[in-house]
Amino acid sequence: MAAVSGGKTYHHGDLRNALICAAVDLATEGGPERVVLREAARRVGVSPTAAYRHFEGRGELLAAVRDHARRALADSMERAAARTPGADDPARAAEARLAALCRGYVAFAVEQPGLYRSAFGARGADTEADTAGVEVRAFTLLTDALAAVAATARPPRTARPAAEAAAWSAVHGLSLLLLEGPLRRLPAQRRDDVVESTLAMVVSGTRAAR
Amino acid sequence: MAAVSGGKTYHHGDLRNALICAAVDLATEGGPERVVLREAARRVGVSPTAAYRHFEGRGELLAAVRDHARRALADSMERAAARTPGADDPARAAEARLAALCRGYVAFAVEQPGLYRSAFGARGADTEADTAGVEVRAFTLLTDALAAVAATARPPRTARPAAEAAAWSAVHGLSLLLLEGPLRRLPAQRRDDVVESTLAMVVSGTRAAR
DNA sequence: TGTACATCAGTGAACGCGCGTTCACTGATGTAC
DNA sequence: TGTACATCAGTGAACGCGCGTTCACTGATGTAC
Repeated sequence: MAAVSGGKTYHHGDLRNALICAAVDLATEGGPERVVLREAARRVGVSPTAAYRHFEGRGELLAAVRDHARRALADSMERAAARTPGADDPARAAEARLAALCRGYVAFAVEQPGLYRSAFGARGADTEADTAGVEVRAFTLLTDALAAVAATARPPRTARPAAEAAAWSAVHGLSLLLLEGPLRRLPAQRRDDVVESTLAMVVSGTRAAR
Repeated sequence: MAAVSGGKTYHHGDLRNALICAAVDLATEGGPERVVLREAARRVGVSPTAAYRHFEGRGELLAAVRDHARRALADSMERAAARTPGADDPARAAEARLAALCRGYVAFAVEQPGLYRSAFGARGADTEADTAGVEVRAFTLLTDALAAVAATARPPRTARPAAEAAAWSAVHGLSLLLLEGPLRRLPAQRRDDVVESTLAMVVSGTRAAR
């Protein structure tokens, strides 16, 4: 992981960040269950006890990893959208952006499975700030894109209520089925079919009137 | 768990099944990670070693739980479909059945979260028979229902390729977001909106031509 | 029907493992005078 | 500029825990004669 590790001003310098980076590496390698406080300390070259100067315990370290993963997921979506060429027709452009965001979502899951799983499945480690926290960015991106598709439709409509949750469900489920579910062993060609088919469902499900 | 525990013909009688039942209980309580060989043996009242007469190890026990969970999932879907009243119009009937199957899927996930998670996330415990195994029933149900919707559409069409994977993705993702994702704390009313919205996306995404 | 024996399904103690966390501590850094 | 002291960030050993798995064993069941 390309860490933003500050200068070594104090004993270690920036142990908190160093531990988070190590933990993110662990999550990248094997998902949230591989995030182990002792191992993170080991990798940084520090005793396990030292971590307790910076975190209340394993849960807090895991939460930091989760936030990082959620940010990375949203970044992947935005990158995918930025790569997509615009269109003159605003309706087409809106649909293209929605599809691109979804592709970025699935791509992140497939390329960074461990990190992706760490973004959500952290059972029990949630704080109260969870619902309003970092996570929302991926969701906000989808919501806005869906609203844009609805607004540019002819005739323009408001988006179906909870349509963003439906879209999110589709990409989330697709990601997990590809990652660790029964679609895991799909050959690349079929995999692309499945991805495109799901995106088509999301877009046309949005386009269609209720 | 309502176990099919045979007569006590031998020492224990049917230790293998008893252990599976205990393991299924554990999974029901806390998901696959709570399936612990020692604890299953403890609940049956038997030494941990005894389990090795019937299973190669923890992995095999977990696989048995997974198969059970997959069967229960498909049962839930079929029950939901059976409860749904038929319709005269075959197109409507096909759509109603598809929606009912999806509802049964999500209902199982919400009512039996631990078991539901055990049906899929069993990383590493997969055998070669995985792709062709028990799991397929839930998938087959969806596939057939989707084909029926496509066939009864006017004009009749063939289903979009990989449409069944898209539909599966939607209900799977929805289930997980409701279960352990950011939609976990949704109030019941909003939750129903989300479910219905997702089902509408699945159905209309199927109905719409490519 | 009775007895010797093979087999099979259990037991109980122990193994090594790695975990999260706590304890009393020490050595480096910064600060007041 | 020098010294005493508070603070802060680290150490190292140890805790209890529960896990999966293996070992040599024992007692119950079924079978051959």
